[in-house]
Amino acid sequence: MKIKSELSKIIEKALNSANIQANEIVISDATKPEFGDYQFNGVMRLAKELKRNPREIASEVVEHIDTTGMVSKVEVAGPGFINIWLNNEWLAKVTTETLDDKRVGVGFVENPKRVVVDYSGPNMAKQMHVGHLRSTIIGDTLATLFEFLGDEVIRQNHIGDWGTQFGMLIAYLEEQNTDGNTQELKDLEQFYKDAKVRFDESEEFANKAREYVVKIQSGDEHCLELWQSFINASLGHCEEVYKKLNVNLTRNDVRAESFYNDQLPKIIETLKEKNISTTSNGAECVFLEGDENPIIVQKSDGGFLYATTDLAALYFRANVLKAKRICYVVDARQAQHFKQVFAIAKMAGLVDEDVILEHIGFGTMMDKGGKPFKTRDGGVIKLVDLLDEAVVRAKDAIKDRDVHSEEELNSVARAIGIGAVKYADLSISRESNYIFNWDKMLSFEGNTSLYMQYAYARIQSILRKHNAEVSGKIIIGDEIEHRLAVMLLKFEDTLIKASIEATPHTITSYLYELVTLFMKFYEQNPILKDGIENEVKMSRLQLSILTGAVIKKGLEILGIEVVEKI
RNA sequence: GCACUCAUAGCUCAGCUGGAUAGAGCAUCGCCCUUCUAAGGCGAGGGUCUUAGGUUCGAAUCCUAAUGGGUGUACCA
Repeated sequence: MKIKSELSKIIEKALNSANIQANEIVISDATKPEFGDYQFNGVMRLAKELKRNPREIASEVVEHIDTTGMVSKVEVAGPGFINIWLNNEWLAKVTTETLDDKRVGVGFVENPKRVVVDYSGPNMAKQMHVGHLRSTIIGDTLATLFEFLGDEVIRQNHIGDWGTQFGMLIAYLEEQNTDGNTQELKDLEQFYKDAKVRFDESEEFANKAREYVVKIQSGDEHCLELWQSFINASLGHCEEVYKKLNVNLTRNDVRAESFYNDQLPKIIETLKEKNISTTSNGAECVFLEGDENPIIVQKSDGGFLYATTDLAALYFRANVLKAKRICYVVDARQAQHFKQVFAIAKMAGLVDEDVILEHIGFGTMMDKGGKPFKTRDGGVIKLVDLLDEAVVRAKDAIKDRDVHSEEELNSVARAIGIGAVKYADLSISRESNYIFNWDKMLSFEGNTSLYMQYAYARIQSILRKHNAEVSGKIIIGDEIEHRLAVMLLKFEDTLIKASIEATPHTITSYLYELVTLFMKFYEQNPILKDGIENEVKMSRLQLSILTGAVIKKGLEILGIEVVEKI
């Protein structure tokens, strides 16, 4: 339910009836329960424009507010706040209707768009490490969210599969193969190191590696075949991680760097034609106003750079994929790069003016000492290892709990362990740096995925115990049920906000609030105990069912599984 | 040097398109299990929202400056 926009309409109507002009009506959440459910604070501003007393205007508006439906009560408070209470019968009616809705009351966006979400982007030469975690899960959440709200989402996994290092890697791969050693690439990191050793010790090998770089780029079949088999193997590793992570990326979503290779000269041509780029020190450069240094799009030796590839990718996404919103879920350290590339793309007409280009930046992964993870030191934690350890720890934590068969234990441990890792990351506002901490990540206390999963499991437990049909209407019987119902209906507004701002943590905050409220409700209002009237029992069961459904849907958008029993 | 970004409780973080007494979790100290899963609930203590100015009826939120972190800055991605 789009509560805020519904309330805006009601306020707008009241303002019209009171003959007051207002251009934008912003409804806020009430800051405290005693101030109602929502509030409208715009009167003070209007009063200033009209040079009138704000409380006077507020009273006039309040008189004209329709309190026969959604709203039960309004009052003027403080200097001119208008506090709004939602009607219990209305809440009961709408929540009851929502019970039958698979989308738990969430509608679709008014103007669906085609959206490209670029995320994950692993380097094929290396194993995925914890640094790839954020892009992968933030991007995946956003893609799922946009899709749920009705946008047409095209996922793009811009993998790094092109560059000089691949000459060395495929030369080494070939050497391994010809030795009759056809074992799989089990450990990419090790493979890279071994190849590097060969490169350094053998002049002959090094030359072959360099030769292979040229050969791949000029389309030599044999080399391309080797290269392709290497990429396939490497991609296989990534897919293993995606599977563990419960992330929705497939081979169809891969659009590698190499894909844009043959389009790069055309990009340079366009920039030259439009006089956007100039030659400086032998390199093709774009000088943007306000930047002291140019963006180099072609090296003096003729080679292309990542800005060039990104321009080609932007062109492709805007004109071939025809996206209207393009989101790059990439480390915040690349903010300047994207700002520049976006500016050039629009200047050169590679992307139409009306296409929204967004860099969804996120903070750096820091170690406990507050230093960024280094890519080349031995201490980098592989993502696979991290995820496996999370599951092991989760399993250890729940092994004495309730009765679980071995099979159940494994699947529950997986949901909890992986969920904990993802939730810990997603619940932090993405722009802040993120301190990687095993203990915190795997802690099962406080604002964690386990708290949500636990609440869900409790609800399922009640339903198992009830073990009969649940029917009947939701009745709002007290304050806590009122607040719970309002919170349940707030889900859509929350998702819309998360979608516009591209902030997954908006969803986790909401879920946390919802679950906290449910826990209070659960403590205060017994459901299955003796002496509870059937009508009340049914209503409370229905409220629990709806809460469970919202938790499940919310976690599903975050890519986190629920469990029936913990 | 220049640019960007951040600074909120002992710790980890919300809140920031200006609104009422700045909120959570962890940690600390109490209370609640013969009662639907106590991995829960209730309560207490803990704050010059880095500092100094400014804008205004009103500033953690907007502007300016300072201080202290982080990041980026011509042929890596």
